[in-house]
Amino acid sequence: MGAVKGSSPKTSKGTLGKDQFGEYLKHILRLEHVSSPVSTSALSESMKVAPSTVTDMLKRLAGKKLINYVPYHGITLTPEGEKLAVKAIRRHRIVERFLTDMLGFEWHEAHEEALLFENDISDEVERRLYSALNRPKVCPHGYPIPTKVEDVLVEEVTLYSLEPGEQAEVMSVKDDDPEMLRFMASLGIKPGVKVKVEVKDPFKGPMQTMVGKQKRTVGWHLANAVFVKKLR
Amino acid sequence: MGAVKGSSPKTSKGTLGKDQFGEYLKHILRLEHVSSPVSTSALSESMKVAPSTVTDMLKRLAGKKLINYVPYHGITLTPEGEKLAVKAIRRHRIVERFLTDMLGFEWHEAHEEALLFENDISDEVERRLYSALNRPKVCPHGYPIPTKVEDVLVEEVTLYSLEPGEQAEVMSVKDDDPEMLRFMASLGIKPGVKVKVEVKDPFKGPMQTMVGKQKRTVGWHLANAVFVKKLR
DNA sequence: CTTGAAATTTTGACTAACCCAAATTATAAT
DNA sequence: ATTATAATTTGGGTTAGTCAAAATTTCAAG
Repeated sequence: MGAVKGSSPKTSKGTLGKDQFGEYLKHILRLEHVSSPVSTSALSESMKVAPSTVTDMLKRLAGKKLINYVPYHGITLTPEGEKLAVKAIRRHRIVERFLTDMLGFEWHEAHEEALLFENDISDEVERRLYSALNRPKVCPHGYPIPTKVEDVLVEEVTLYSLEPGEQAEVMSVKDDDPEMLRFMASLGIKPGVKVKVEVKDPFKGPMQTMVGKQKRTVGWHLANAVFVKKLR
Repeated sequence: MGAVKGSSPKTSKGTLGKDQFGEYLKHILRLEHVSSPVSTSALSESMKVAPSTVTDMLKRLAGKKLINYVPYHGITLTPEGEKLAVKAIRRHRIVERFLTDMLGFEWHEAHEEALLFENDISDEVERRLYSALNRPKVCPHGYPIPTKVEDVLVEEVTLYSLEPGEQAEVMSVKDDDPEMLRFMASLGIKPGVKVKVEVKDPFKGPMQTMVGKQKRTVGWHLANAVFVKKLR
């Protein structure tokens, strides 16, 4: 019953597969933005897998020419790898947007729901999804939907960096903690909202702020998960 | 980095997993409709895998109590298995509908695109998809979107069974051959369309028919892939 | 009631993606 | 030069899927 099964296509040239490659690439791209080359331990922590697992994966990624891997000296993305990473991030954000805009999910659910099937849709579905959504510029958490590396990066001015009296617009928020997102939503913090710092306690203490027209107290952790653009 | 990885949730009680279980269950349900219990060879042919592969799978399916498996004597679905099979079919048809209605895919593409990610979406996404689609009754090929076994079955009166002079409405068409679907579309054959047989050649010869207002010649194979409801 | 073909299962492997702990080895900083 | 830390290797493990070939069972025909 031979048939057409045998050799699987897999992650062939410019395609995202069912594997974890996309996930790894996403993390590498983000980490590289912080410090390049990326260390095994950084990836291990970020991916929440053992260092030995990472080393394994690096060898496979290197085999596919997606990363430059110098044992003991960290890795960088190859142009190919970078392209795929951007593609994976783009897809994730489009799917998130689909989940919130077309299916009515809350933003704290979108991230994890997207992870479930984003790696299995075809490029064509992604394209059509994007069109059907009206070619949005950002994901529900305010991050850009990129076409190239430069688009991925975001101004990382945190709410916490503001001083009393300063005003700003929320641009994006950390998207990986559903509980925090839920809480942020309850405070009215989301992309597009205007904030103004009134009081800032020392020693990483909480801030008294205006979120829109509401008085809100915001702790250090949360204030560091909110990215803003200063106004005036 | 122990974390929460270890034991995977997998196909736990009433849930469809990433595995092939859903696919097998779908096929078993269909085959059981034809003749029950279902034989290994029938499944092997239908799934396009070797008989030994099927036997393996049957043991796993039986382990999960989804089928009643008597070695050498075929299988039947357990109530559980039947429920899951219906669920898998329902999901497939909802996703197909999503692809055609919301993303504009052609019906011949929908089937295969759906297969790519239908097993990875959560129940919640399925539910919301269904609502967003306005709770449709059938898939793009005219098959019902079921909630229970009885809904899955379809009247199997083929276009070929009609005699000259008889009129009918197309209810559904075989959904598993993209090329045939494409050709059907080119002839204007799709669910809802009215057909009338004018001439029927003997020896499995072609039929002269009216499809809507168009004169069409339809061969035996195609005429047997079109299911109709007689009119008047 | 035997026999043999057909159907089915078992056996023994294989691939591919993951993943980990423990032992070993390399690097870099003192 | 020493040593702590980081990284890799070694040696396992799992799950999911697949197959060909050998062995077994069934069933129907004689």
